[in-house]
Amino acid sequence: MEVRDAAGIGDLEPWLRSQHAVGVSVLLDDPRPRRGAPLALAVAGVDGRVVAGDGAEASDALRHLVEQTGVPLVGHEVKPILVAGFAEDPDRLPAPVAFDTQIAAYVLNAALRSQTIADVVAEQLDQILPSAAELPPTARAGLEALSALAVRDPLERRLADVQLDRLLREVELPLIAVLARMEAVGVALDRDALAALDREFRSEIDRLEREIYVDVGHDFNLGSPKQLEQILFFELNLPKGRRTKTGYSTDASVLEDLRPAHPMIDKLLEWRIYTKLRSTYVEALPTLIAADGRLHTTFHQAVASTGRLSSSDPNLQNIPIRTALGRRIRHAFVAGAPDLVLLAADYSQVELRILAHVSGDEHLKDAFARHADIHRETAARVLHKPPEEITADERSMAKMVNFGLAYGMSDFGLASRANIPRREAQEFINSYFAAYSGISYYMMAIKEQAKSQGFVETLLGRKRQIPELRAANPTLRGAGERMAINMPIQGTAADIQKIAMIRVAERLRGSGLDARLLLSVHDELLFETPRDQVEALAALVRETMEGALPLAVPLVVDVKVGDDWESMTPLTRADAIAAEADELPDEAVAAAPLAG
DNA sequence: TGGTTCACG
DNA sequence: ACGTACGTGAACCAC
Repeated sequence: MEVRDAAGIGDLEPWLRSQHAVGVSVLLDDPRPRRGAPLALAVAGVDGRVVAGDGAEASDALRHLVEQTGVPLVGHEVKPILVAGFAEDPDRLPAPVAFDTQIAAYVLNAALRSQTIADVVAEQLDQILPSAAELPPTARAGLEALSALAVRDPLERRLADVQLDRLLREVELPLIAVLARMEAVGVALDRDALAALDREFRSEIDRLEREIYVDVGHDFNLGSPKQLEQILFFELNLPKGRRTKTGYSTDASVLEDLRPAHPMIDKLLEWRIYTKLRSTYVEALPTLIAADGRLHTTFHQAVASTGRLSSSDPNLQNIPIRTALGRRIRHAFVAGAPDLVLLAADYSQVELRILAHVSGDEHLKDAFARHADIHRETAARVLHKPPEEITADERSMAKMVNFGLAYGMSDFGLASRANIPRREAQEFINSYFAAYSGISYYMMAIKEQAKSQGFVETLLGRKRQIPELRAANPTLRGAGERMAINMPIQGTAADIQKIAMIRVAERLRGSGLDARLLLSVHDELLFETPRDQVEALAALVRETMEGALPLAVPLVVDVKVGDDWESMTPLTRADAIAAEADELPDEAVAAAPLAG
């Protein structure tokens, strides 16, 4: 291996141009986008030559040369190299990605969480890689670049054997550059708004703490589950609820039942909400703002066993929205300049539509074809009543069942969430399956299929092995059955979202629009766009997302626009109606006049 | 490090 | 009889 400084990079150009692909690996002192400086970057040729740049200057020079020659990249986690390029210029064409061994290994077995290059080499080549900790950065990068090149062929053969090569080539690989660009672009955050929230939350927390200590009679650590358990169940002698491995549970559903029993419970619940929001968001997010004034998440493409993306450092897929207090945090996510706005496009009921498609259930398909209020429609069909006679409670129950379906819901689960007797929950579920026999049949069939072949798959063929289905332990086996029900639905939704992201990014490039894709939150895409281009962007995004994968039911996308991520207003009348049905509390929807 | 809790879809 | 709705990530406490 050759180690070079910045001055020794330039004369590598003829060699790079002679390679039809190169293995690449970068080692960063901080893995977060726009944070880390490279310690080393290595390039391995198909001719066996390996060159490593030593330090930030040489690594950047080598990366620039690779980008300039346009040689296709092979690596184990290529995204950080693309992020570095997009950080310099988000509008540049990225280096082409020929293969990513981390993502290939994930597609082959999504049940294992993120495999290292050493794991893949051991599996594919039956060789042990030297321990990375003992090697200098240049050697480590060189070894990884070469290893990635070496495991490509065996991985490609296995992918083709199980017909996963197209999923990798047409979805996962093109997605890498889309995600890299999103990470490099980031999202703007209003620091002052968060600072004000911090002051307000802190004073509420202080007040609640003082009041709770008075109610209890002495101080203790409210955040300690152990001390809290002692106070609640042994000092105040409140009724004990569910058990955990370590003691009695004090989670919100338990505390909810204890509210009438002691005045401190209400305050404790409120204290929990404030401290959660303060420590996870209000305090943490400002410290993660980069030099460009924006937040840059990292998307993980090889973690979730269903095919979904995840997000970390910070996680921007769990920014609060469900409560008014939480939404004040979302309010701090803003468009980055006065002439820009945010545009959010989300798939309406995508998982239930996928269930309608894969099960072929005629009644569910018909309801979606008619663009009916799906929860009301469900209640009406299950209870044998006209839709306009459905009460708020009945619609709410149907809504919970519709959500629970994709999770392999039990009567117990429904009963605890709907706060009804288990027997009633069981009756509703029975009536549901009688009314939607196609769904009932599908649930049995998918479990059988999963058991016989050991895995389940999405519409694009993405697979998840489920060894739990063969467990002797009935609890574990039950968990396996629920995974078997959920993965094809959640995973197909992920497939659709990924196709949409790739096509939207592609069409934006050729559109003359200046919009940027910022975030993907499972069934939602968030963009930043010049105000005067909103209409054109909305049309492009809606059409692309709705057409991502034709199903037996229409895919419907709701579009909203606003100056921040909280104050979003529906773009059209149809978006407004859909937003109302999807988001308002059930009572409001049941009370509202029918939309047509 | 593992357990608990809770933020999101 | 048994434990019980899928998938994530982060903060905090206890060991």
